[in-house]
Amino acid sequence: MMPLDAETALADTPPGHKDELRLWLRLLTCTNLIEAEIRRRLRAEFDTTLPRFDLLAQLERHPAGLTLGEISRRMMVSNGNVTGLAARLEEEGLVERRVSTTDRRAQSLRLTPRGRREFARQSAAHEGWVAELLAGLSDSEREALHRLLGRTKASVRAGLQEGGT
Amino acid sequence: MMPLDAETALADTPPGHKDELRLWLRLLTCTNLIEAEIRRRLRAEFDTTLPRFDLLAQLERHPAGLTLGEISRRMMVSNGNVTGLAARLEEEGLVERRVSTTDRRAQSLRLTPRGRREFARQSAAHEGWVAELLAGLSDSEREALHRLLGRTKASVRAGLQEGGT
DNA sequence: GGCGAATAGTTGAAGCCTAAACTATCCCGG
DNA sequence: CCGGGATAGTTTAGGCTTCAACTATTCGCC
Repeated sequence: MMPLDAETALADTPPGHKDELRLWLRLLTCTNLIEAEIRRRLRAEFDTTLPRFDLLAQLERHPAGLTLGEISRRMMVSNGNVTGLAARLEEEGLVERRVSTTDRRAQSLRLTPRGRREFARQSAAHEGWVAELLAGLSDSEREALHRLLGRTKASVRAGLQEGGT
Repeated sequence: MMPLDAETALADTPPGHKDELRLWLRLLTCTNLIEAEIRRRLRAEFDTTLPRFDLLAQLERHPAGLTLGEISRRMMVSNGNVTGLAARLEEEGLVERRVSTTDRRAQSLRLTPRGRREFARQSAAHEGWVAELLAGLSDSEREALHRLLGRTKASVRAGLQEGGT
């Protein structure tokens, strides 16, 4: 049974900023569709989760190690979130902690050799999945989409500035 | 002892799938940026959450009521998830349950008058927020993006068919 | 030196989410 | 009519996530 999605259900909403809403719902649907599939496969094939994978990816890009705070900023999640994630990954033997010698509050995380091997496997598969899911787009479509999403990101950031600060 | 650096690791990955990955990451970033802001505002201005809002939106579109199962399909979340969400919304007095007269397993959910009023307020604000965040795009950009995301959705669904069924 | 502000990280409470096991009910074919 | 398979919903265990309150440490400054 094919599930409905938010966008399909929008068929009959009242007038207004309708186009923007429709665009947002479609954006959300696309992302959720892909993300759900990636989570499913990470779970099925590697018995892991997207947040764990993302954390490992950060460490892979910074072999010298990252502090928990740096990780939380890069992943755009809260500090407390990283605490728990790191604890689970450490218990699995994929990352190791090291208290900073110059700042006893800080500790940096690094991949263990096993973590590095494990992430390499996951990462290769992940890249293939994404390519497979986006295979229906032509090169020029992908390029155009990439550009428009860049414009969207800029628009959103501008919108955030306005209200906040 | 010399660890791989990020560049080396990138160079090792199979060719051609880089663009797809980049596109996916940008799509994810855009969605997360918007979604986080909407969650923040729903919380700050209405003391509610996105899942609650989404569930109310489903009921608003179907005044005759929806069963929990229909809601879970439309929201693309699990059954158990809706059970909890519905319980919280019922406790807040925004929705009411009614056991089906023809099928004693099923119960349908409807907005209460208060739920309808409350959702109307939230919905109007929500639509404005989305329009505001996407205001930096021109009409033609929005249209092009909408079209490309439609193509993307089709590509992803095709990719899902392949593996599963 | 020492005090107050800032920073790094942890913890706890609460909500969201899933998969899997479970209960209750319905439906259908023999 | 009745037994098995499908369906509606709940429950449970576990993970993710945030916010707010907390501890420990460092830094700036007098």
